[in-house]
Amino acid sequence: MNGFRTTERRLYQQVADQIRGLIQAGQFRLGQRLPSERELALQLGVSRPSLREALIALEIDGTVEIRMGSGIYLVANTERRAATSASMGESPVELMQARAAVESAVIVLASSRMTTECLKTLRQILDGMAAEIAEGRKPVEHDRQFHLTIASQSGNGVLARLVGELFDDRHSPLSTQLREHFETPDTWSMALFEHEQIYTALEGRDSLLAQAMMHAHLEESKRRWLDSEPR
Amino acid sequence: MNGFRTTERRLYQQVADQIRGLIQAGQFRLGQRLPSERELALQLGVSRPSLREALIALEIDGTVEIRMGSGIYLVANTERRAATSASMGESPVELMQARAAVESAVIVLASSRMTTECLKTLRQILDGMAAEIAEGRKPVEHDRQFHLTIASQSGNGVLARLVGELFDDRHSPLSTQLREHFETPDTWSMALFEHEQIYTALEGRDSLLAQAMMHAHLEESKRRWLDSEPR
DNA sequence: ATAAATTATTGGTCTTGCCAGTTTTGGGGT
DNA sequence: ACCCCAAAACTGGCAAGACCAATAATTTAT
Repeated sequence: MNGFRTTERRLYQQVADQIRGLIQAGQFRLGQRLPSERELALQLGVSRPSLREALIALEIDGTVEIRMGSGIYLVANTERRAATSASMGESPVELMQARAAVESAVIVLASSRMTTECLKTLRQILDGMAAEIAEGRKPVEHDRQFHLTIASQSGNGVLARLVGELFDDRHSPLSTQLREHFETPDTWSMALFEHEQIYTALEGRDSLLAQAMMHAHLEESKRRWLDSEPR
Repeated sequence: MNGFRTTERRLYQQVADQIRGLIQAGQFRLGQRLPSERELALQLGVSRPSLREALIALEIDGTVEIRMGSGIYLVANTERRAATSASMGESPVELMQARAAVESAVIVLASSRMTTECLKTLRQILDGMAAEIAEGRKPVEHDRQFHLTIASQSGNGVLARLVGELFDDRHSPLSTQLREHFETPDTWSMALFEHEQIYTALEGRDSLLAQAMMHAHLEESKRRWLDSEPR
């Protein structure tokens, strides 16, 4: 007997594949919690250490997120979007504060590297946003593109990723619930106006003004969010 | 025996980093066999299951090859680090830029909410850091705790999470490789000095000075990183 | 009804034990 | 001496149980 598989592959790999299979089969919903380690081990017929090794493999390749004391969660969307889901204890207020910090820094970098092409792209996004508002729809995607386009122009991949993740964190259960209240055509118009101010600052290559406008925009968003809260 | 560990990273990650360090330090030759699982576990002061989890992480990222009944072998390395670096698109420089942006904002918040207890904790961390440097060891964990403690004091969970994620930088295993170059007792001493400056600013509730010191610290770290790069 | 204390649940780690391959070793045989 | 082969001494693979720490759920007190 040579060294080839007598025992098939290692157990943790088989278990990891098995779990990937269950996920693929739609047994678990995205972002949802999986059974506990003990239960999963029992269900798959392996010991807890082996199940644990499989989970580490899944955690490394980004399939799963493990939160101590809480449980095992499917990471939202296998695409590039949303690597980490916002856990509770992170209020929308904190989120906007974080966005203000990151995006204020980002826009300074972006302002100095701004090109006419990029400005043209931003112009189109704002026009599309205005059109959607006029039709009474919610221009979430255009809003997202506006912020992401600026972030990309910063030339810093890490910061760009952060901006995207923080924006997408708005889709957490709590944020979604709150957004229903504040997302009126009126508030979107105000948001659009603030976007226009940012655009103007970028057009004039005024990095300080752009930074101030961006900060004010996210600050206002936070305020609108809070004021609409019924409590 | 062992029963303490608080808010640190998962053990298997620390152990994996430790082993990567030993490898990079030239303790083991390429293709050669490492000590057995039992011996390594004993040597690193962890249990065999934990050491095992670390080995799985190292096996997945291709650092090591495990042959059943035979031993643990270093894989023929080659320069695949550059490939992963290029594919990520997130250079260490960008990383430090992002950290500077986030942590500069964080420390302003933390400065205004700073308590004597938190200052005491920071003092202990810095003392522990100094002790480790004196012993010729690398105070990575204390470094991490210093930044994370400040981040927690900001009262913003989102920002605290970002600081932790950017420090750990799980998404780019290449950073750990590069870090080995710049982590000398000398550079650590400089880092400690800069930490002390930040601490002094926080002690005096000078948020602007603290912000400046934090930014300078991360800027210096980036510079040390770059200067040590052999390419 | 809200806040604080208690309990239950969950991941994190250690210990011990045994099994299954691999390598080394130490006797016979020639 | 040499070679061959079986047994013993490694090595990694896996399981079961126990305990701790962090979180979530529940109850109790205010």
